[in-house]
Amino acid sequence: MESDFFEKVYEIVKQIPKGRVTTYGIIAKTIGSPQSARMVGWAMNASHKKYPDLPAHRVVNRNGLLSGKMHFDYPDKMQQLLENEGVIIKNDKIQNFEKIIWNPMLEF
DNA sequence: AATGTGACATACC
DNA sequence: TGGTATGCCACAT
Repeated sequence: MESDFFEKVYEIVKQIPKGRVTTYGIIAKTIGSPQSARMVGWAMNASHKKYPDLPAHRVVNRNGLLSGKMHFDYPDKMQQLLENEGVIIKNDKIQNFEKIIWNPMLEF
């Protein structure tokens, strides 16, 4: 068990439904530290090593922008994965973002 | 041990 | 209306 923080982040990210997305801020908030959105991003950075299957592509910044796409195998990987799930993306930004955004607290 | 960094967010100028 | 500054906390060096 690494830091509980990471564990929680991963747990939430893993449960993001297909075709849905969420934000770093929401995850941070769900964990209990609304101001720690950066930690979520940090967890993502480490995730691709420890949890390759983690759908990090479903996590975007508050603007619905694919801020972390450059951290994938190749920049367009993130967008392709999302589009493959039915998410519309234009200019690296998620369309209908507010409609497909997934709030973990709604499920719990 | 201390300092720096980061796939963010919010507030302020 | 947009850039700058600061907070946040774990991890890397």
